[in-house]
Amino acid sequence: MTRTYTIAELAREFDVTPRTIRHYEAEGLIAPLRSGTRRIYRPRDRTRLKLVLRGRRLGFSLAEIREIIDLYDAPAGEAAQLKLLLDKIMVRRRELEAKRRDIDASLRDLDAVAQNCRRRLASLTLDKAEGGMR
Amino acid sequence: MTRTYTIAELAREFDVTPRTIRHYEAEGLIAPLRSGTRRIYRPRDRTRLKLVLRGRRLGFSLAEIREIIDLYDAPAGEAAQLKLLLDKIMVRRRELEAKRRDIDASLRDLDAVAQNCRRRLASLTLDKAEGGMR
DNA sequence: GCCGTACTTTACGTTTACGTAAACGTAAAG
DNA sequence: CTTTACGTTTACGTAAACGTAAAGTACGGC
Repeated sequence: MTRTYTIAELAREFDVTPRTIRHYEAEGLIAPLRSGTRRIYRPRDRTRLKLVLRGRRLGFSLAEIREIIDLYDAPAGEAAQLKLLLDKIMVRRRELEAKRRDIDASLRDLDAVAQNCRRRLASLTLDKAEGGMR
Repeated sequence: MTRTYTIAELAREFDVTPRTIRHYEAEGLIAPLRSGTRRIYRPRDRTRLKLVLRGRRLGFSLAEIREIIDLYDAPAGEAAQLKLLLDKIMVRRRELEAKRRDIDASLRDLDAVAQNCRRRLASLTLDKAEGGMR
């Protein structure tokens, strides 16, 4: 008797519309159970949704996201299959590392601008103090 | 006499089409000089293009990217303006840090799957060795 | 037995980020 | 002087990721 969720519950929790969740299902990203026509989401489905949203925040397309999270529960398979799977995982790893480098570069740039900003600010407030001393 | 670039040169260098670069100009992200009707890109324009493409890789919309890179060469301004600018910078910083957390979480997940994968692989090749010893 | 609420499918609309084609200008090369 | 190569504007087309509206189903409460 594991917990289940309605579509509205998940929508509220992750701040998306039910339409969005249905869309992900139509794209093959989630596959909830049905009770009649109603969708029943298990913890597993909720986890997948969370992964989809995380991928979206990182700028991946839904097609890419599907390929990525399908790596998570790929079939066991034999040695050759496992090696292929490992290869795919490593490709994705490198992608993520590249994104992290982009982020770190952006952070450095922003910090430089911020520093410049604080310098100007300091010299401004200094001028003011000097002005008051006359 | 600083170097300049044609649209095709930049397109080749960054592996995008001229159309894409013109689109960014139409969206107010780049503003090259003109020689008659021809666009002339300065190092500054090239840098902006690079920033745009980096933002795109990180999943920002062109509208967001414009707001971000506009922080880079915001007007000097007085103290109040500078503080506002610093605020905006910090907001973007936090966004980037959130993305980095998402990336790190994704990397951890992928590594876990990879480990699982290597475990299975090891036990498989082990079985094979045992089989050969009978 | 009807009401309200939540869910369903179907289908067309919208935004973003370009692609693509048409029609034209310009300048160096043969 | 006409190709050829590159550039321009204008405008419609398109794929992705949903939004939105319509019309119907299902179920607990009064």
